[in-house]
Amino acid sequence: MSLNKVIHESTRLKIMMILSSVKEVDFNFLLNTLRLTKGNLSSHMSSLEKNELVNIQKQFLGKLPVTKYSITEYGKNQLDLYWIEMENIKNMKFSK
Amino acid sequence: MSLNKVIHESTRLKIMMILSSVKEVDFNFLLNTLRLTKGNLSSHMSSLEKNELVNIQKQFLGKLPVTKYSITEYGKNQLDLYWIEMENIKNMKFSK
DNA sequence: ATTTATAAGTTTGTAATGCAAACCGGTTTG
DNA sequence: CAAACCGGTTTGCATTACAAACTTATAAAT
Repeated sequence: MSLNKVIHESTRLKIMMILSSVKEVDFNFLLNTLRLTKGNLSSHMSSLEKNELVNIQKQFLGKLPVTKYSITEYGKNQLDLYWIEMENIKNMKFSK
Repeated sequence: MSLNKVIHESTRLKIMMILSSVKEVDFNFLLNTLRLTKGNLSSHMSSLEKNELVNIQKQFLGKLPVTKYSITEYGKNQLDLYWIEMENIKNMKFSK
């Protein structure tokens, strides 16, 4: 077992941590909270979706399009595993 | 402050953890312990050296060349900071 | 009414990088 | 002395993280 590479990228890790603690967030919340460019955020979210770690829900709020993101069950599990594996590395013991 | 990108790469993180707990190790120890190809290990070590996180000492043991690696003081500090920052992310709290 | 600006993302282009295969200088073995 | 082995380094390639440019639609200004 080793670190999930999609989650390991630091921006995506932060995104996953945010998503793991709320029901859903929209694009602009992530944009402002993490101080990213729109292009960068967009591609990270696509990557997370492609790997089935998040769901993307597109809606209209009045006439304006809003994109909301939520973590999947699989995403939650992978995030938990990620932290377990991180802890393993932190506590890495070995003998020469 | 954010995650040191050189340290964050997972193979290099493991290398740094090993180096942080012993005086020095040689190339083959890392190769066998981490199950890498020689090319991959070589370039990771060059990257760590370029960033002044490790020292590389080349010696001859009898007639055979041996390369030993050790962590720098700066490397130790950066590794400590890395784990502090990781903990921050793990405990990430925010309000919407 | 028709530019002009703003909103909400996506696509495109590029530089950096993680990896394995090929290579290299020297040593030991058959 | 040729072939295999050691201990690595260099090269080549596919992936990717990022920002700039683009897109599509609404709202404001003139």
